[in-house]
Amino acid sequence: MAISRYLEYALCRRDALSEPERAVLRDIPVHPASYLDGEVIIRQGAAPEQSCLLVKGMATREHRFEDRARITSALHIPGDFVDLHAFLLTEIDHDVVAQGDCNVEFVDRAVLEQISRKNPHLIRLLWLNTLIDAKLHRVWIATRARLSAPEQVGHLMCELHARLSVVGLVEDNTFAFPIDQRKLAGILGYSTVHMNRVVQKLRARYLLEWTRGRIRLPDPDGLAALSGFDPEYLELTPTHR
Amino acid sequence: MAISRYLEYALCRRDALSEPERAVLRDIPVHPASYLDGEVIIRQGAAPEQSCLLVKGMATREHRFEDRARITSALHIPGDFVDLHAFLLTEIDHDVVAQGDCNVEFVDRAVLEQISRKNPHLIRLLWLNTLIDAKLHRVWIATRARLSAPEQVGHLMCELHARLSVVGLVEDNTFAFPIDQRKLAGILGYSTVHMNRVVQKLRARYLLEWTRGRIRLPDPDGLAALSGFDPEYLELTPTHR
DNA sequence: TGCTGAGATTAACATTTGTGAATCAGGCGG
DNA sequence: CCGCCTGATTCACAAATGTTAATCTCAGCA
Repeated sequence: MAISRYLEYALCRRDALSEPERAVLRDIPVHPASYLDGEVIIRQGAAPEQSCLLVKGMATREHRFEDRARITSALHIPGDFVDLHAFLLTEIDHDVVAQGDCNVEFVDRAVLEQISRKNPHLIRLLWLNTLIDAKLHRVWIATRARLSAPEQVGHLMCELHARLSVVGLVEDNTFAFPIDQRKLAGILGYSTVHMNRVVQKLRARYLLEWTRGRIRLPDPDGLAALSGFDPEYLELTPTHR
Repeated sequence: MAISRYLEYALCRRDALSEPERAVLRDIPVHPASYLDGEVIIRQGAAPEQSCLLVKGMATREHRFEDRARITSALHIPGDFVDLHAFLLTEIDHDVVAQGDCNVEFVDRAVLEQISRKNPHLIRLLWLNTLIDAKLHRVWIATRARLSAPEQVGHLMCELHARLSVVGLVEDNTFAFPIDQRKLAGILGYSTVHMNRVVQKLRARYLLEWTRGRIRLPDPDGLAALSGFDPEYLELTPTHR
């Protein structure tokens, strides 16, 4: 049981908070934990008593349909609250799986509950987080339906570049990406072979460099143009709500 | 300005509400309006002062990316709150377009705001609605990524069958579907020609009948099996939150 | 130094899906 | 009843993507 340095940071990214409000967040106790690559952090069907804040590494939300492959519906990075929606839905409808080694911090639901009761503005903050999740979902739906494979890969890389920049995990347009070609193929719904074809095409156009778990975007604007990426939907600029 | 019969119904579908709470909902004043097929109900980029409850017809959420086709990320039926997420996000990131002739009822944000302040349980109700939206989004992402075209069509039809049943718009496994093959192709990201191939394949397997705006599922279970549909994700059973 | 295993790459072929254009079917107004 | 229009259907061909299996590369290790 410790006080999180990340919680305040994670929650106030998208909203302008008062200093007392920030103080409340800073004082929330958390339970740290860590997971190895591929471990299940939260299991589908569970009704967790805690909410999970991702601090290091990446994590996917993976749906299990019987007799079908696992399907990824979201990709989380440090600073993301992974399962806030379960706050009301109670039961979680997908696994949360560690991609690369992960550190997380669990926050007791009861604590969030109590705080949001005392501080009505903060419940909006939680709501807002889930709304932005949903916004990302909608863009994913749109890209899945309409973009070609190279465009989808480009779009995802642009999205990650933007999101990771905000939490300081991008340097020289380069970021760590603990997901290999096979897994990325799975996330976007392509075969491994096709994913490799796509990666090579992007490389040939000098839009993507990808070696041993690190990705560099030599020409972010070019890649954004190719894939129709517009960072607006990420809501990365904090405003008053 | 009138009192809605639908609002209470729309909101208390997924949560058990007390009679006083229901009374509050029943007394909310609404502004009715109607739209013709294809008309834009809410425009992308707008910051509406009202939230829109769909009462009759269907409506799509369509994203506009410059120089690309419109992309659909959600399909709404009577009883759905179409733009609750804009309650906090302020600016709406997609058009809401009438599919078939629609009746809607607008509710002033200020009223919702005021009610949720007085009645903390009801703000959860609004939040819950947006969370279920997000849940549907995730399933759409998963189906887009992993299902074949016939499976996707089947899955969508099963989903509509289930959602429309709850609001009493299905009879003899038949429901009105104000969207033609071309539009459905657009929604799922296929070409018109391919959509037609798929429809015929499903017809040949006696899993789908579709004539002049009406859809019948002769074998709902068979279609669900084909498409891996499991209604659980729709949260159609009201429980206490 | 050579072995080994995971991930990346290539090849050949099958299947799915897209494209453009023509044709068909049926409802509806004149 | 006719003409017309919209949506559905068909056709031929091209492009995207899947499948299976073999091969390659290279960092880590004995």
